[in-house]
Amino acid sequence: MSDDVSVVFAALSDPTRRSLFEQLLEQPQGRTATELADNASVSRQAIVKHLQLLANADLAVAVRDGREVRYRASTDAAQHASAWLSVRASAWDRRLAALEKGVRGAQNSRTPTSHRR
Amino acid sequence: MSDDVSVVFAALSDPTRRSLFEQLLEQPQGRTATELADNASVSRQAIVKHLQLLANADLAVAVRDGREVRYRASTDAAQHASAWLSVRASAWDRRLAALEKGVRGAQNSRTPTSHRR
DNA sequence: TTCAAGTGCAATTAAGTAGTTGCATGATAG
DNA sequence: CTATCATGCAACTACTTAATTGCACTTGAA
Repeated sequence: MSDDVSVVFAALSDPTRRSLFEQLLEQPQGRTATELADNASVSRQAIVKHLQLLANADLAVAVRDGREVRYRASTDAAQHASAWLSVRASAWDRRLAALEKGVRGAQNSRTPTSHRR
Repeated sequence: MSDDVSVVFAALSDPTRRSLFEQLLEQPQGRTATELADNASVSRQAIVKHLQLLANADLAVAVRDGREVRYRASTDAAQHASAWLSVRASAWDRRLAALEKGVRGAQNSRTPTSHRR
């Protein structure tokens, strides 16, 4: 793992974590782990770990306020991951479109005349 | 896991799998597990499992051709996941913009006048 | 037909992860 | 000051996953 995109995708691959992220998105002032745990079916400690993972992926930010810690959503990482995906998807689509138009000469290394089978 | 988005994000959270996906994106005719394993540092079996995961997430499609199986990229799932992210990121941004414009009256339950600290 | 290439299956191992529980620490309202 | 509430830390369990290895099956070419 270790790189940017990995931790973001890993964070979002868990339904509990996605649910937490979505709750944070609806709450600009942020929420505490304890608050979130009240609406969840798992323990506060489980929630805390999830929130820390989200924070580690830059999908959330923890802000201490007195004796509580409020987690707020942060969307830069999400935008980044979204772009990672759409850039590649479009590149693929362009590549396919080019093939359809018959630009097969400059295609690749597998020589079309010597199919080995 | 089990739902759509989960498997896609989970598939993309692994660097090896992302690398395979990107290799498929560059190769419209697809690639076999054996070919891909030649450029990789792990065994063919490991590659096969990764490809099956990608296929399961609809990020790739396996097509049998004689005695080989070619995996081709498929971008619908990627587009879908990308949209999932950007929709939420924009919603968050709109929400913040609304707050900045001073629509705080209809904000939430925490009464601004009775901050408890 | 024979054999090598490509694939598929199964068992195993090592490491990572979600979740729990119990207790310690720190901050604030009375 | 003290009781209380929210958070933090640590140990432990159950489950999942990446990867390996060995072997069986299938297909095409000579």
